[in-house]
Amino acid sequence: MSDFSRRLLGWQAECGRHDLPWQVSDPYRVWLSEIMLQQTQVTTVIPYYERFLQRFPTVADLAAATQDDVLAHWSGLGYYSRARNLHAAAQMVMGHFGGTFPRTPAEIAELPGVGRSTAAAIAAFSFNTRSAILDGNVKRVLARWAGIEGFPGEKAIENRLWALAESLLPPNAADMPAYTQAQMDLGATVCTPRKPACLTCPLADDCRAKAEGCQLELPTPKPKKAIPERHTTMLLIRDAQGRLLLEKRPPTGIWGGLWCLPESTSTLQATARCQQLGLAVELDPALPDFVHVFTHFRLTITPQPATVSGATHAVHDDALRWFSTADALAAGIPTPLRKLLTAQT
DNA sequence: AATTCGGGGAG
DNA sequence: CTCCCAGAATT
Repeated sequence: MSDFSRRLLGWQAECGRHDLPWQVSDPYRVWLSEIMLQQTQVTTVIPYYERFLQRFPTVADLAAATQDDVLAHWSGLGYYSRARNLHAAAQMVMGHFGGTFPRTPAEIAELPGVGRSTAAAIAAFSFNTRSAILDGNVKRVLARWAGIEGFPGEKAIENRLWALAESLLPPNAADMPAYTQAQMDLGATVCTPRKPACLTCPLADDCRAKAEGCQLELPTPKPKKAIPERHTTMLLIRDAQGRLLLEKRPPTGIWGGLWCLPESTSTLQATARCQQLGLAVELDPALPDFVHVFTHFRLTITPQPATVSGATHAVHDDALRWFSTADALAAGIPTPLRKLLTAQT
């Protein structure tokens, strides 16, 4: 039997992070942090976490809010399905779970947006439950320590990692919060992807990767492939008062539920697109293209300003609305639009 | 099993 | 530039 967990706990007490704002036992706060931290680094999350919690102090407050309000406080953080699921899950806690946050990993995982690892983390931090997490940090630490080759996205590899993670849990449930934090902290500060600090690692003595000098080869990286290029024209349509026309995107897909500029396939189609919206416009010179990079494609955006010269019918419904610049910046909008509006001032 | 979801930190 | 982050849901 290895003293894996004991070494990790000792290291955590000495060198781990102890001042993160979500290091509390309130399951609502733990849950919120775990969702925000999915695929997102700590330094990015902190200001969003503080603002979100100030606006929605309890799960009841979140459940009672509108989706627009929730998305406005998520604006800029990305992966907006997290916010939509978080909102729906809050209403599920208030309804299905009667206002009491579920305690078991299985019940917690019933919440939309919460998978196996996130449910385990919430249970470990909030209720001292002996359930293993398997996030990017743990995958890297375990793949190196045990010398497990193969891309962790592959099911056989992931199953091995889960089994290993379960087998290494500390015997004492009271240690679960510190132990879970320890794995995350070790992966984030010592067993890093590019520059692992093996000299200070509490697991270095029996780390297979270190013994074989293959730390940088593990975990096996995801096979990469070229990402496609896309293009869109975004219409900056302003009325006589200088307000901007925004369109709410469909509930799923990219930027789902966010307020966005109306788009056309090209500047040549801009006038026709405005007509579809019920507007006669005068086009102004297009602004310079800029590129926005996603994980799975690159989007070149042509900003096309236009001024309303007449309307064929009332342009205003649940999904189409005029915003002052200040109101737009306070709404749930994607980052490229925020950059456009900030640059123009 | 592969794809779809953002945006940014850090080397 | 590249890699990847306290992943989950969908196809």
